[in-house]
Amino acid sequence: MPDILDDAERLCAQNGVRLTPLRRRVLELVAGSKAPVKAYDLLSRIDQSNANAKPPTVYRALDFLMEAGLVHRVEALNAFIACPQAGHGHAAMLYVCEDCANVTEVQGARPGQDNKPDGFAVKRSVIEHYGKCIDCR
Amino acid sequence: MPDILDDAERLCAQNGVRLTPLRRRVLELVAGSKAPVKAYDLLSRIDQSNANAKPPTVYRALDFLMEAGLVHRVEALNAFIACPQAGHGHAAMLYVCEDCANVTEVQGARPGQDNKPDGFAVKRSVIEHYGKCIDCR
DNA sequence: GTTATGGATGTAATAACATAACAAAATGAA
DNA sequence: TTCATTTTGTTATGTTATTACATCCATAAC
Ligand SMILES: [Zn+2]
Ligand SMILES: [Zn+2]
Ligand SMILES: [Zn+2]
Ligand SMILES: [Zn+2]
Repeated sequence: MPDILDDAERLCAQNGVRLTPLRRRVLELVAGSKAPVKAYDLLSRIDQSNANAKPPTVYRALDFLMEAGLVHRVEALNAFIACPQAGHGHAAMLYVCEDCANVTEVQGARPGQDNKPDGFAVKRSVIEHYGKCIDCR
Repeated sequence: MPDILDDAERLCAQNGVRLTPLRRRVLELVAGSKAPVKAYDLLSRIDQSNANAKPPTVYRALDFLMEAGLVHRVEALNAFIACPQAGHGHAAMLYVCEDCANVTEVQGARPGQDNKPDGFAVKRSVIEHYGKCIDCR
């Protein structure tokens, strides 16, 4: 995972935000997991290096990392993944294997585009767009 | 909401599953809400008619209703909506207004299709496909 | 009508996920 | 140094969801 962490350092420096040791450690744990990681799993793993970690510790770090575009939340799993193309602006599309828990992230929430990974068989999709309706603009 | 409940009765009869008074009541509450409803809100409202209601009461009813295609879960809100086209097979696409909480459900998870409601401004999208990857087939 | 059967509901407890509120410490600028 | 801001620590609690087991109820066979 050196790439992801190095990219993260660069990206945070560019954007004038601070990738503190704690945040870096959480990113390291998320990036080091093949499957999406749960917040409380992070909490128990971070404990090895930081005995004081409590739920807010990890949720705050995750909030920062998501804000920075380094981590995504997998809504239907209450779990988190490291973004492989940190800093991309647009929405990500995730293909989650229910057997091996592997996640493939592709770009292109744009209509008319569907970069489905080779051979992936979709069983169920979660598609939710959030914003403002015409009446509330 | 007579339409939704009548349709539900019909659909359940067709499929040989039982829309019991409890399940019907939960569907009624979900369908009667303009905004997505939380499970524990249902729990407190159902209480008027069923003083014994506990969390499993409502979660079981919701599981049944989702299985029957009558209700959808809004993943990013931990909430539920009644399906306006009960029994449709394919995935639904939801447009959720963050101001008024109104939800528009459109069909067409098919690639190349995007039936965005008129004037809706998307701020953030959740797109998650679940299934089997090529290695697990 | 009685009796098995399976499905539905009741009930208690707890697990899993997430945030509020305030205190202390660390950082960086004036 | 002093000050303001951000980050982290800490305690408590709020919110969402499930497990496990008991009871009830509808249906159909006998
Ligand atoms: Zn990404
Ligand atoms: Zn797989
Ligand atoms: Zn629907
Ligand atoms: Zn609106």
